[in-house]
Amino acid sequence: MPELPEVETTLRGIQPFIEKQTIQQVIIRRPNLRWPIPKANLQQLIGYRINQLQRRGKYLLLCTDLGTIILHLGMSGRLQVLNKPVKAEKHDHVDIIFNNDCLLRFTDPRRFGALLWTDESPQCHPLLKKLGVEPLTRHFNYSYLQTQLNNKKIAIKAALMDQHIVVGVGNIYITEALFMAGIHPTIPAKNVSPMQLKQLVVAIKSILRRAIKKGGSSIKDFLNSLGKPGYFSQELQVYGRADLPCLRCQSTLQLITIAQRSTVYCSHCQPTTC
DNA sequence: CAGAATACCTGCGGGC
DNA sequence: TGCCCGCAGGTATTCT
Repeated sequence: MPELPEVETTLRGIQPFIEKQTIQQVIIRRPNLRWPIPKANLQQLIGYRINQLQRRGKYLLLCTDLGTIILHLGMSGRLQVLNKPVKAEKHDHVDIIFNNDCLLRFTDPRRFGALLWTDESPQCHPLLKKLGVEPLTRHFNYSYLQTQLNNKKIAIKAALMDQHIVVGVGNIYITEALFMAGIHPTIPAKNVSPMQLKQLVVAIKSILRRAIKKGGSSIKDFLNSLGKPGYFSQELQVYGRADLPCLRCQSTLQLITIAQRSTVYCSHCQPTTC
């Protein structure tokens, strides 16, 4: 489900209710997500407070004096804050209950998500250590991308979805960004021209910022922490529009598969040549 | 080493 | 109505 805008929306939604709040109880109903939930570490957190919430790529970090909870929403994960007495449904795997009677609930039908623990600096955790740059910082720029891609033969779309190069960009937003930049998604990364690469950087930043402003995209079932959908899906130009006319040139949008992910593009607006 | 395929799960919509 | 198929916002691991 979530790419950077959805994770950022989630963070902003839960932050006011749980930051600085003290943990009263942790309920783990289903510990087998992508990796087992470290139950013992979480139980030790009772009486400790969440000092700070952070995002790194698609990961959310809940920082305490004992260590850090590392959360990933996978494909179908969702976090919401509820008021305390509330019954749990089938896929409500974890509740963290706070002294202010707020309850942070982690729901994830497909269980591709993860809830992990580290008592060291989270940036040193194996999953975070090798992550690429944040797309909304100055570190994500043309020269960085050029260096990363200059001998990559894989499709530009696959390269930009590689979290070791740039974080937070998933199938929806890379599809949109490539359309905006006029780049055919199958072009080998090393063959994308400097001008196109510059346009792609601009497109990615612009689309992610706009999506965050709209609260992310609700394609099927994404709801933010308040249970409301994101409205950026209404502004998607190509994702989910296979076989429909291109909104720019009216050509029929094409559907292909790249790296096992469905990919929509306009063969007129996104030519294979520069 | 790079890149491609596979694996992990549940739910939903469409076709029959 | 119900069954089967394909597809879904991700990514670590295993393969070639």
